[in-house]
Amino acid sequence: MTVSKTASAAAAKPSRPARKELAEGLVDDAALQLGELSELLGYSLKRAQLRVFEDFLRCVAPLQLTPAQFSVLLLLDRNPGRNQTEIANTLGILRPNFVAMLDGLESRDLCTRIRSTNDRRSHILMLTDKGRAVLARAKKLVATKHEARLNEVLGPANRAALLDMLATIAREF
Amino acid sequence: MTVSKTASAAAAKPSRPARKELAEGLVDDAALQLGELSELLGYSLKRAQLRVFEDFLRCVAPLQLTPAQFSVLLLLDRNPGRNQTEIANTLGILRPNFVAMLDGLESRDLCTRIRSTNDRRSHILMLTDKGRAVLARAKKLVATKHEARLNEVLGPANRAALLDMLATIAREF
DNA sequence: GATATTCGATATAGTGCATAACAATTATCA
DNA sequence: TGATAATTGTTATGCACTATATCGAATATC
Repeated sequence: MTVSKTASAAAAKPSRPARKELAEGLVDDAALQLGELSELLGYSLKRAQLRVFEDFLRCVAPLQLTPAQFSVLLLLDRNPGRNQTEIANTLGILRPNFVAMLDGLESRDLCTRIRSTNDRRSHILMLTDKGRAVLARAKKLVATKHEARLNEVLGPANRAALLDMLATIAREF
Repeated sequence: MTVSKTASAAAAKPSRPARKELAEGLVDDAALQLGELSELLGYSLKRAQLRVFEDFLRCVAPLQLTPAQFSVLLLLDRNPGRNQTEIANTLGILRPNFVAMLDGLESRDLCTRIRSTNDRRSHILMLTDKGRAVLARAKKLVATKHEARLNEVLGPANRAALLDMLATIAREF
């Protein structure tokens, strides 16, 4: 696997080529054989995931939200009154790593930590008005640009089937 | 998104529970609502990818190979005589980051760097005999354990369809 | 032959992920 | 009730992966 974002075979750059190939006969270059790699589910899974995240970032760039931040806002909206541990756990984020993330969102006034009166150890998380507004705009961008593009490429039926299989893997694997 | 490996809601640990819920009536806990999150392709994509990589590591653990290392060995086997830049590029690895990776593989005697006679700047990469042997064993483990498990969960037809859609995304998205 | 390009490599920074440990608070149990 | 254990948010820290700039050596281009 591996697969980073950048690093496409030829990183297009207008300059003098330092190659010869075209001069000699046998251009054994062209493109390498992926071989069994194209049958490795994990490989395609990672490449696809990187592309999708990349597109997500582009589509929602005006709001400066990462996929992770968007998922937090979504979850806070659907589950008000929860504390950090609960939100972090359902997203698969470790509590220590969730702290800095919340600091970022809170410093942008997208959400708030409120000391719980029941349990003064925990912080109840709430979206602010601005947080709700940003989330609404983000949802619209995601739906009309990001997911819409996936529908174009895959077709609605395939997209649904793909989502279902991915959920199956995440659930039963 | 987000989604790390660990951090399942309850990280099983035999100890005294510091909860009350079961005592009081309304257990409003249970499980949070994912909401639109379950319709976000990128979210399921990432969760599935993490699970698949996790399983890959388990299945191939006796050989101590990461998905990235496995992909390099596969590519070297199919494309002998290539240099570092070519291999790194087709895998989406940046050349600087590929150096340490090759150091690891070479120190384990799985592959070799050979100064090219045509172009003394570049290193031709070759699998060693041990590298070929390890790759063969890894392929077997991946096929009989890793991919076999995916076939069980998804079914062969779905697995093929999934692979096709992921490739489509990686290609046309 | 002078200049630009490529190759492998180093240094470095940013991000994500993971674990240990701590103070404050709460739950449990004797 | 008091002692002990557990939980919450937090900090510190380390590891892995990713990304960019830069370098010397070698090669290509003009």
